[in-house]
Amino acid sequence: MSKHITNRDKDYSQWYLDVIREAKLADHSPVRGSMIIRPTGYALWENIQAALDKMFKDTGHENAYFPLFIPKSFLSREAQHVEGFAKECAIVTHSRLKSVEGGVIVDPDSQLEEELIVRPTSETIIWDAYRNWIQSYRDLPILINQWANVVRWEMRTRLFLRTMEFLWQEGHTAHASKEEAIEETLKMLNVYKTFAEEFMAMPVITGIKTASERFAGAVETYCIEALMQDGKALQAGTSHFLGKNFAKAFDVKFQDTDGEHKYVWATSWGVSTRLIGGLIMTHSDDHGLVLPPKLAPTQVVIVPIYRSDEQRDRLLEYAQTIMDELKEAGVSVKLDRRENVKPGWKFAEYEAQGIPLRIAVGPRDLENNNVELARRDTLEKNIISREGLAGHISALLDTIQNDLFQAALKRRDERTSFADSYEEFKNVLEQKGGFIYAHWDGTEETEKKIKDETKATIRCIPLDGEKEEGKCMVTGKPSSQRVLFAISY
RNA sequence: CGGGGAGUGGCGCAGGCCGGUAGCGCAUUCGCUUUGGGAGCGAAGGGUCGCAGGUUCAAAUCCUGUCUCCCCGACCA
Repeated sequence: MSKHITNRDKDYSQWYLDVIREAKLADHSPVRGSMIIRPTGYALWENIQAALDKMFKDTGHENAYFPLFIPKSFLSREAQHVEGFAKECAIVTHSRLKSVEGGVIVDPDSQLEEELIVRPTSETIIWDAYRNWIQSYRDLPILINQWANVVRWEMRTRLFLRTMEFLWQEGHTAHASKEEAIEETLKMLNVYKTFAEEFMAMPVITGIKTASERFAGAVETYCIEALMQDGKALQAGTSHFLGKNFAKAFDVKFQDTDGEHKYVWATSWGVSTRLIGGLIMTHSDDHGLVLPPKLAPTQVVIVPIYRSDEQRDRLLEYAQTIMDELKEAGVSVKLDRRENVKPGWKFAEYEAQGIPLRIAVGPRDLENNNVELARRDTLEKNIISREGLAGHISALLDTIQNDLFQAALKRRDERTSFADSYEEFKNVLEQKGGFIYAHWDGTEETEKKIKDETKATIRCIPLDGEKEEGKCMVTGKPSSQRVLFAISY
């Protein structure tokens, strides 16, 4: 339908890129795999940050900031951790450049004694600091979050979904007991689930990762998994129970009430700008981006339509009163006064940008004390009265938020299947994609075999999954619960 | 990193085999007419043809290298 956006059915990857371009969310940068987040995209991130930050603070967390650079030696302290991240680290080896004829070179005399790692995640530098902060059980818990950028040298990148540098938050907490740390891990997992569903209108499954998908250095990794419109899964957030691994690696102990010196229990949890990728792929259509009202940088746009200067003045005045009233009601609203583009052009543009509601006001509306109200999600247009407009719109924004979630939930459920044999599993995967619940014998061998043969991975062992005795679809060995499979991003 | 495709005004593309004044559509600027779903006419501005070498009297075009993007693999919170 849109002139500039490829249809999803034709080329999903191209559609995704087209939506980002037309909505002006991000650009590719000159450096491979990194992106420029444009004002609209960044405003979206700021709204995500604001909502999450409040939830973190409401659950007792504080923000802090730890450095970008990590001594190389730190990364090797925790054996699993280094293995997981060693292959994707950016390393600083020199401190200056030198001018030569025709340009600059790395000055060989400036080589660092110990190379620095650009953080791929901050467990190591944070736990090194925690050693100095923790002596007694009275120093615990420590509940800290940081908003930061991290770098992972990925082989293949996609805007928002996987970039070399990305923005995220990472929570790092320290506890006196295992139970408390596990409780924290699950608490934050639920914060993520609530955020995904209530703000992003993106339904998610919560679960536990299998050993092969676990975070490097974690004892247990919990996750939220969402399903995109093309039938692929997206890991939208993770929360890790780190056990005593990092406390041991960085020698962080506390004296407990019984006088004993004990290692500290840890958690870490994070979500990133990948959420924006998930947001795009959950709701958008062939006209462009669709945003849930709770996260949309602009919730309502007003487009005046007129012929003469005299009409323009009256309509702008009319539009201004509407804008004032909406602002008063706490709605974020923009009035488009541009005269160089026609209304139709504006309509198409705001659809591409995903603004939830559009108000058009023309001479007819002015005369009848009406407005034309168009919903982005359904593309429905209605003429409604100017009276009580703000109340109507506030309620409608809530409706849209809810409808988007219900529509996404319906799409996900329609693409969720149960498979009882490997044959059936492969058929469903090929013909329908999506989430597939199936029995698995719990071994890494079987998991790998399925991945090698079908590209599908176990997204998680669902937390609220019903206990159901069954047989592994591949080996026939006993299984106590179905696990969630999908091909993922 | 392996296989495939691509890079030419802001965007989308043609030209390339067969080397010889860099073109088209949209966008931009100005003027007039327009404005309820991506306006019309007229005029104007804007490009080291991704980058770096090489061949040649002459390179967007031929050769080599390199960077970036897309797709499929491998890899990956």
